Amino acid sequence: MPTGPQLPGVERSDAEDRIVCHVDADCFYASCERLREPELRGEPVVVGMGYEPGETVGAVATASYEAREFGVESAQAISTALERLPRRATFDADDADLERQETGHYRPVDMDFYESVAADVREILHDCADVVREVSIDEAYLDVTDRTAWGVADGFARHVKDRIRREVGVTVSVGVAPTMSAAKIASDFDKPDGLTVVRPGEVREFLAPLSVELLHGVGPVTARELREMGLETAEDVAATDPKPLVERFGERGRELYDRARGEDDRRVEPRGEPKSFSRESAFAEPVEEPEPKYDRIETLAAAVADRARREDALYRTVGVKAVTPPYDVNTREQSLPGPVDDPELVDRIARDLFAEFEDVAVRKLGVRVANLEFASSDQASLDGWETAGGDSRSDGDDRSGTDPDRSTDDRSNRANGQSSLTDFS
DNA sequence: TCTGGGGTCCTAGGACCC
DNA sequence: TCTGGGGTCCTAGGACCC
Repeated sequence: MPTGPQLPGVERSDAEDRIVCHVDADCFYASCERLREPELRGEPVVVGMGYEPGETVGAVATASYEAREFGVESAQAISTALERLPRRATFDADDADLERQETGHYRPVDMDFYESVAADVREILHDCADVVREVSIDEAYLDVTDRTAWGVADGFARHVKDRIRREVGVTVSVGVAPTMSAAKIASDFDKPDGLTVVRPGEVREFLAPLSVELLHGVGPVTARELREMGLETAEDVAATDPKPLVERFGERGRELYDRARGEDDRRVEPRGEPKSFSRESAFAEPVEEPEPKYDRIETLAAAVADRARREDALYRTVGVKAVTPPYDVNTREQSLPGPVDDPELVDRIARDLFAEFEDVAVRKLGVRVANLEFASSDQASLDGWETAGGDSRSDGDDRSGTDPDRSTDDRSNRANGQSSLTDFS
């Protein structure tokens, strides 16, 4: 979009119209399964997490629209899904057609495959926009201000959709709007295979009739509280006095109010580095004995440390999570004086932090590292040094995981050396 | 809803520093 | 000896998202 003359050094104003595109794949995991098993097209498909073929444990990651007709929903226990939509018996020649229509196909999550499909979609998105923010494996924001204009925005969005369908074989829903939050809601408006354009000046009107939980950031808890305040729709929020909202919800309240009015200054920006890595896993039923719990902690700690190493991340904080019945989430964490890459230490600290739960019933465990530092990616010159530091850590570390407070250990020295080197260059 | 896994951001209190 | 105000870091929990 051409801009008028500008004072030197003055940025374009935040209020200036952007054209934001939100692309959201339709029941992505199920679509991926259909890519390699075309027989699943048009059939109810349920993709289960923590699910093994033939079993009843796990939860629904994605249900195809056909499966949703039977009341199968995301996050549902597989056992519940199976009650509403029984598993299709394989190769049973006597299956009557009527029965077949009331059964569905269950598949376990296969992230590696979905990742590969997502990579193909991503490539197209980056081809269609200058700035792309990937939100998750199946969702992204595009800033397409310099690629299209409002008059032809729906043609542009159609083009993006067509390319993804033709070249990858999955369908996406697209929302186009002047703000990220409105684009997000727009992509959801006409799912699946949707295309919704909300033009500048139409945003508030578009949002007005929507119920509050459709606003991004409003979950069950906030929705209930808003209802108690007499606010049912986006327009109710937009038209209310913001003061009580801010008093009750703090910064989020302000944001909610702004977004409901169609105001959202955020620019589409690529995602930065991750902030944490975690692994967690649930037991089939609550466990009281210490042994199996420590075994699980060990496995999770190793997996997290391995992930961090593969991603070239150092971490300064190690944490555990213990979910106790009925569903109480307890977290404990401990920060180190400096960033490390040390699987042994992760294990030791995780065990230590977990100790207070060793005798209570636990249904789920998690291990996490945070305060990440990515050193190698853009500082090639530090690589060798960095690696040497990491190795020496794993070897000669005689330091107890419970005593991280010594301020002059080599870990913090390393961190300091790192920052001074960075400053120097 | 009787509950899977991987994330992000915000809040609030306490410690500690200046 | 008592006291102010600002800032940062750490930890625990909660809400939310996909």
